Amino acid sequence: MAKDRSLSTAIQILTLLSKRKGTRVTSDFLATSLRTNPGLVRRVLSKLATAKLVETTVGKHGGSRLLKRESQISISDIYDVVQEGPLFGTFDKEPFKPCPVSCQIGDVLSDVYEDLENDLRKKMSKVKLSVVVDRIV
Amino acid sequence: MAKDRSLSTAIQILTLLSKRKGTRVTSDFLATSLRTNPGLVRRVLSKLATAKLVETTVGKHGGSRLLKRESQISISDIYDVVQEGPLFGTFDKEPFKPCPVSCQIGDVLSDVYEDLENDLRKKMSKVKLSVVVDRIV
DNA sequence: CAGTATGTTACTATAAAAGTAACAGTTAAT
DNA sequence: ATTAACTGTTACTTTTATAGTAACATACTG
Repeated sequence: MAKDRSLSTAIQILTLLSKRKGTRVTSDFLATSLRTNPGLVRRVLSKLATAKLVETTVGKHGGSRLLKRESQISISDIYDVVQEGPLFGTFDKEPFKPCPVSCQIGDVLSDVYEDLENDLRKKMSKVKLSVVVDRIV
Repeated sequence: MAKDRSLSTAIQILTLLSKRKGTRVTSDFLATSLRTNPGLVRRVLSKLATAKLVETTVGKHGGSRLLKRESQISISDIYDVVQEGPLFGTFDKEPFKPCPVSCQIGDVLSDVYEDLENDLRKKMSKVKLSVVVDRIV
């Protein structure tokens, strides 16, 4: 399936903020570590800020910092920030009317996927950012 | 994240085969229900055949049929067929050497994701194709 | 007011998935 | 044998999502 990296990007940003606690970290600094550009980083940061995971100040000596302790941030919190829509796609086309399977499977799959995703979130909520941070020296 | 539909496609194919048990189902028929084309369907079918979930015969009156009972096929079996690579992407770029986080996070995330994915598979293995089939009249 | 940083938007590039077409090979039936 | 009906596979195009980039108005510091 897709090779989406937004979750990894968000986790790395938060990890970096954790490792530089006490300072304001610029999007430039983060982008260098991520080997990407500041604009992309800022887009992720602004979502993380909306979710109250980080705080960003603008202007000279501006930058971002963590708002919560690492043990209080779970992967599921981060996932919520970056994930839009369901993990597994269903169909966007018109069903083929003469076929009952075509007509009904969309709803059935949505239910099945929702269950799976709820379970995944539950598991994610048990994995804290501290697990990641602590494994990096 | 990604709006990959291959899992849904495979499930719908198997559901259709289930509903037409006793007959050989053509890729044309399946493609019509899926509102796609036979070539795409055959590509999925050939993977399903490799996994021994279906059997396909070639030539006139050819087509595919289910090889197992619906209660013996789990979503995880189907997922294995269509999924290549990990669910959550990590980084493919060279780490930024001066940064410990950049250097180490790849391995850490792989571990975390592997755990999550194992859990997801475990849950998937409990959901059988019969659940889907039985909900369609 | 000069300098440095963000927020946001608009745009381009890249990569993955889906869609399409074509055709050799296989089988069934006449 | 010949024709018709299928599959398997490959090569190609289109579409869409994500990532990458650039630019600039705005905000804050000293």
